[in-house]
Amino acid sequence: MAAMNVEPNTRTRILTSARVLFHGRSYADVGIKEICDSAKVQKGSFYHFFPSKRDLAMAVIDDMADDWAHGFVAEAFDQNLRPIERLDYMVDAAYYWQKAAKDIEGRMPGCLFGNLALEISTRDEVLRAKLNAVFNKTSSRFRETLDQAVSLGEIAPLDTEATAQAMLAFLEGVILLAKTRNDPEVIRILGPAIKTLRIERMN
Amino acid sequence: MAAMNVEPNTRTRILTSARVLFHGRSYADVGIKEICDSAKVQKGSFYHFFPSKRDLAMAVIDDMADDWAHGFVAEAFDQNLRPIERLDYMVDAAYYWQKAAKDIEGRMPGCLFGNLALEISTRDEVLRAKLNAVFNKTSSRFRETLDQAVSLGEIAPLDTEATAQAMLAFLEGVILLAKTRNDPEVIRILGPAIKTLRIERMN
DNA sequence: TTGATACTTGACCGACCGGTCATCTTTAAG
DNA sequence: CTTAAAGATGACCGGTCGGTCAAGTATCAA
Repeated sequence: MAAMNVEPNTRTRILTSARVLFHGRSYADVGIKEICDSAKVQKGSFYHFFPSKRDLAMAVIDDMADDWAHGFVAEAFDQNLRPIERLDYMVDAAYYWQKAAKDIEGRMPGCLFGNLALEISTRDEVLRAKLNAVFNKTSSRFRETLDQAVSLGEIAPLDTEATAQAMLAFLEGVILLAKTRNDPEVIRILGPAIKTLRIERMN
Repeated sequence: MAAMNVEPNTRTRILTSARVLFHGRSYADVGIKEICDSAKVQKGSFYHFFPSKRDLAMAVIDDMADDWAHGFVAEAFDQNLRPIERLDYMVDAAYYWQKAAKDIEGRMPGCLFGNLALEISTRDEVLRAKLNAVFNKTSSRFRETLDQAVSLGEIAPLDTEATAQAMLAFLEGVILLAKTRNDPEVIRILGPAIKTLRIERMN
């Protein structure tokens, strides 16, 4: 209670504002001026913490990747859940998150990483690689889950690595489609099909 | 032969240039100046044909949607192919297209519709709806295919509408992932899993 | 030949973009 | 109390953005 309502430091405020704005619109569409206004920071102060907009983008990705990894990805891949249940949990989490965002903002923001990937990965190798690393990390959680499911005999053996990637791709695709429809329900309806995805091992 | 090398008219040149540039980078990142230079057109001439950049975007979407529908979507969903084969054909077509683009440009452009959807669908309702319509049309081709597959007894009955949407989502997701990795092979490896997607009918 | 219309030209506009900088205030170590 | 560094301020910069416009030229029907 004592530490409530403490204004976060300047750097954090910039980071948070940028994240929200980038997520809600796009990288190119949000200017530094707008980020500064939103974060109640002066422009010169912004450049005291970030050398450029591009560096800000990198920091935003790192920041979000952290929250993501320690947030609902960690929850969804809870080791206490049965492997298959974790997949459902992941879809549910995505659904509720997007639904909450839409209820507040009126529009489905989609996945920040997916958004940025399609927008800037053709223009900036470094950012592309960073986004790619986030995806790799996420798909490795899917892979662990599948490995365990196979070990426990819950599913027939398969190419867990490829299937994990396919599942991540499916999740991103579903979110993309839902965003285009501006309807989170798409995630709830299509999402569960993630469990049917299979890529066989080839020997 | 007689009509070879005919310079297309101004409007078409603008449209083509814009399409290529938007596809290769992004909507926001490509300026009208650059489009005009690429199309060998003066700026004032541009605004003779298109009231605004936004209207150009609409025209580009329509234009591409046409080519798309009459191009490889029409081919892939060739009625002479067995339904299941059409799914493979679609994946193959996506793979070869992206691979060709990467070999030429060095980078995977991904799907223009998916790119635009994530970039601008939160900002422009009309464009969002247009993109959504393209997706709907495409998923209905998937649906026809699934309906036929069920009729022919090639696959067990399922919710063809939902599964069709899931397949489109998967395709978009796979292309997104491949673009982020900048590696078309992702499409070839993960793509075939599209055939394993299933959403059961609920009665 | 005339006149209207389609199209082209390139200079021009204000607004905004990412980024800089000299100057000031705050903080904290010694 | 001194001093140096960290942080905050806001005016300022060149460049580019989407878009405008007055003045042309090409086309074609009557």
